[in-house]
Amino acid sequence: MELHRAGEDYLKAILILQKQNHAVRSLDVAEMLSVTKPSVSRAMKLLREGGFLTMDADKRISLTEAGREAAEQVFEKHRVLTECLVTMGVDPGIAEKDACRMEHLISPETLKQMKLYVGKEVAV
Amino acid sequence: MELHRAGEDYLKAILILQKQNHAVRSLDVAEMLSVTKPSVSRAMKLLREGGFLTMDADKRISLTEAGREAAEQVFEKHRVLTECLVTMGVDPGIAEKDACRMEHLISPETLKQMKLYVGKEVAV
DNA sequence: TACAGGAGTTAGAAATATCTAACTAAAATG
DNA sequence: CATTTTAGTTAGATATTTCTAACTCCTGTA
Repeated sequence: MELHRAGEDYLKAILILQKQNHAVRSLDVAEMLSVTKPSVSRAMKLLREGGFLTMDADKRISLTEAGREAAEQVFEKHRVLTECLVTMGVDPGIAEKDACRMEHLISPETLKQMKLYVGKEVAV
Repeated sequence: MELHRAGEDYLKAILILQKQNHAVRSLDVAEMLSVTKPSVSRAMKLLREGGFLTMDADKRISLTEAGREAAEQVFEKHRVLTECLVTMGVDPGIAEKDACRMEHLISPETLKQMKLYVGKEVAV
């Protein structure tokens, strides 16, 4: 199964909610991403079928190993890209939003160089 | 009319072909973007209806003022983003490809800071 | 216990972007 | 002049993602 932009967004949202010690429900995801319940329901079905998450009898969502890895990768890209933009002088709020949209499109090579850049904390 | 990702890509391709002194045809655009003729045909129809370009009796494509401006803006984002990535140490070929995908999502504020960054030619 | 509200799902529609197949029209070739 | 090639279009299908409306099911509470 291929993960598309939306799939990655859903996984990232679930990961963040998990980190906040929430028992993650579909509705939490819907609120975080500002989408409707049916959108989440459909996405959860696809991600479940793709082996990225499971839902227990109470509809609590858990990431599988594959799901967690995919989510962590997107999250990492998001983190690095945001930091990169902030280091360049972009307003943190704007950097965050831009990162959210661009994070899905960064190649591994570019991510690597961005890490070096923010790691060195170059004064701009 | 709103310009979406695809629309911007088509306009940028037309601008680049124009700069190369080609009389731009749909087929040239199709080859440059690796899409089929019907895809271009449909896109040209939409961009024509949106007032971004015109086609003469010979099917030669010309950008209108609005079309040229939109295309230049995308092109500018592409140029700055590519240079930005290269400055960070990303391989130029990879930077080019990443820029092609990310260019549509950059906010004006981020573009401004990227310009400052590449303008200063910071040694990384 | 009956009814209200919350959470989730299903069904159906819409928007965007792409494809293949089949067609038209014009130009080049022999 | 007939045939082939080239360029463009139309029609219909597919994929992704989203929405609204309507439904089920469960849980409190009065």
